[in-house]
Amino acid sequence: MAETVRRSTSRYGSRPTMKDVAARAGVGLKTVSRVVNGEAGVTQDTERRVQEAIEALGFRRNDSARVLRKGRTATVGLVLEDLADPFYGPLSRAVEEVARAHGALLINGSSAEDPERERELALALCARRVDGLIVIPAGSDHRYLEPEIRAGVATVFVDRPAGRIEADAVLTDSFGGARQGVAHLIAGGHRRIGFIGDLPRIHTAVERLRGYRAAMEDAELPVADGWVSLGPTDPERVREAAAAMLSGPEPVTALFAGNNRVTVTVVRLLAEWERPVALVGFDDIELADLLGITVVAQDAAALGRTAAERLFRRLEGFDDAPSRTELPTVLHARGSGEVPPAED
Amino acid sequence: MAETVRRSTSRYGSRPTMKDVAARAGVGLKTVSRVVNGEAGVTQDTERRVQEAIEALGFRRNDSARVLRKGRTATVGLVLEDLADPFYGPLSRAVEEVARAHGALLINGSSAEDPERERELALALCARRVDGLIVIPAGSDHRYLEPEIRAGVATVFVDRPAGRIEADAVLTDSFGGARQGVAHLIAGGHRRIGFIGDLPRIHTAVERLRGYRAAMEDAELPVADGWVSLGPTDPERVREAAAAMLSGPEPVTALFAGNNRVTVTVVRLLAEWERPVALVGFDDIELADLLGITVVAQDAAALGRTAAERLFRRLEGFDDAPSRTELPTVLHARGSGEVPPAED
DNA sequence: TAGGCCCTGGACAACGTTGTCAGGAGAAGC
DNA sequence: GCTTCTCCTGACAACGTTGTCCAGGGCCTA
Repeated sequence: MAETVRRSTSRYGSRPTMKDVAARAGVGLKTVSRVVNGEAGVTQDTERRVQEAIEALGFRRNDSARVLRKGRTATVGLVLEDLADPFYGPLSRAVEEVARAHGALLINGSSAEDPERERELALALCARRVDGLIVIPAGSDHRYLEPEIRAGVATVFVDRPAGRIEADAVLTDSFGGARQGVAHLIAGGHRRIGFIGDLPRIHTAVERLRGYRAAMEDAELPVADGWVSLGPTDPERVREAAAAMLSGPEPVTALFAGNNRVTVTVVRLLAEWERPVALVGFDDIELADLLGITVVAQDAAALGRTAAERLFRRLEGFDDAPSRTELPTVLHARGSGEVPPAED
Repeated sequence: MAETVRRSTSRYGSRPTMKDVAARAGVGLKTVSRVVNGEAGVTQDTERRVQEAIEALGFRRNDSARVLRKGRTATVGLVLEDLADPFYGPLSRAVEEVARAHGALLINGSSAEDPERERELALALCARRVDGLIVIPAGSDHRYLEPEIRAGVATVFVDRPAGRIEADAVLTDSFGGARQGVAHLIAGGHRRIGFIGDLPRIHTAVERLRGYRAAMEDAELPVADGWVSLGPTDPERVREAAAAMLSGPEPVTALFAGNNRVTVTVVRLLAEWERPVALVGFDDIELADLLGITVVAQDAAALGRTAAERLFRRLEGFDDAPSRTELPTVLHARGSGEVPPAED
């Protein structure tokens, strides 16, 4: 009475293999493999029998075994900061589309701006043998990736360059963009301009600050100590920083916001502020046109697309020296950046 | 002279294995495995020697082989519509966090609202032997997943229920939310209200329309044919639909927008419209508070979190009948929904 | 001192697939 | 009719890891 449950007939948690399909179709294992992979050299009749067995058993090829054998996973990894940030969604999507065009899947993970977590994630992806890796760095030392790169994992850094290793990087021209945005405010008559940016360990924050200083210097304007603030971009800190700049002994008449999160917080603050204050933000924001927010826009999707294309060129064997690409920014004047300086 | 290049010393594209590490450390293969996995039964001295060999060779465990042997991948898949849509970023991130807490990685893919692509993606993830699958359906027939589910792939549907199969679903109360939003407009004195929603094959679109009709019926208000529009949510179509409702023979005095994309387009249109029109949208939008847009908000992160938690409970062996969870919505009155009806 | 136990380490098979190679059947050419 | 060639098919090993099982040595106990 007791029925022996063979692996291939167990109802749950086990799957038919090519061997099972072969047995059912009455053919050899390799023939099934050929059918599954569309290889030539199988008669129509045999192929039909195999297909029927596949259907009947609900067979699906085990890609882990395939990867083990072939060495390539057709998968790329993307380590970014936070997928919930509207800047990264389009970037990730653009990478995915390029990957898809090359028949690859994308695994992405959020580092939450934590260097240790970035490292864990990147190495976990390497352990899964992704063919390539796109990283938006949280940390500033990427030597931990050296063995992986040597072992053949193509790696491209996006938005911020790699730290302490040579590698491809696709960046936005943060320096030029910030300089342009601040120059726009200066052209509007402002002479006291504040800068609120991200943590100083973040490359783009430093570059944008450099752009700000360059624009001020170009116009021979002094920069008071209190006009510059680099730090975490949580609303509380940004609010405080902005409020301080707006109410100090030398209150600024305009603000330059270093990224989209800062811009949003400043917009909220300025909505309650009695005195009109000009604002230019780095990064575009949805509905910014309706709110009349002037921004220096970068193209997140182009960033992702460019990086992914470079990655796949590497995977196709292109073996040049690591390069750095900088994408331009575009200034959208929508009102907030054209507010004239308030009279003292 | 000719030097034989052994696999393990080839400079590029090949990687050391446990065997190489074992040889270098002068121990057995299994001992390396023990060290790598932190298993007990290795003396401190041996462990140190192995660790040194691992460092020196830059060894990293090949997870494909591991998966092949163990059967579990510690990976879950998420099929969503479009990662660039601000609704899905937070959802995906929430799933990722739950996965991370369970030691799993997340692979996500965008279906671009194409049923065929949803199917391809979901099956590709199954071929990679994800432990579980979270799907935001684009199509309405998910029988193709039956063999996978039978084979043990835990599957949870989010935002929209599965079609033609029994499976867990975590949804937003679209019906209730829309009813509440439309009732809010009615309470404000509106009697002619338009509804603009997504494609009729999308479950949430239909549910929200049902909610709209229920609210109108509750108030014993008629619904004219021209007041309802279901279709693609590209700006052109939505603009046309809204303009038609606003200028027909019985022009509406208020609009209910079926999702965030529709809301944004309608807000843009109303900004240029001479007559004041009330608007309530389904889904919250960044900066909607500043623009004074009244919305029925759903919590995308909660949706993702709830679905992921259910998925992992299943993976831990919880084996109940498929369940359906509906999360509540919240009405945020911010101005646009409180515009009184224009006099005729 | 003998016997038994525990601790450490290694040999071996298995996971499911694909590449290599060889064999067999049938067709074509002499 | 026999050889040669082509086409189809299947046996087998290998990919890198982990689970099972066994051996050897050291230590404790009687």
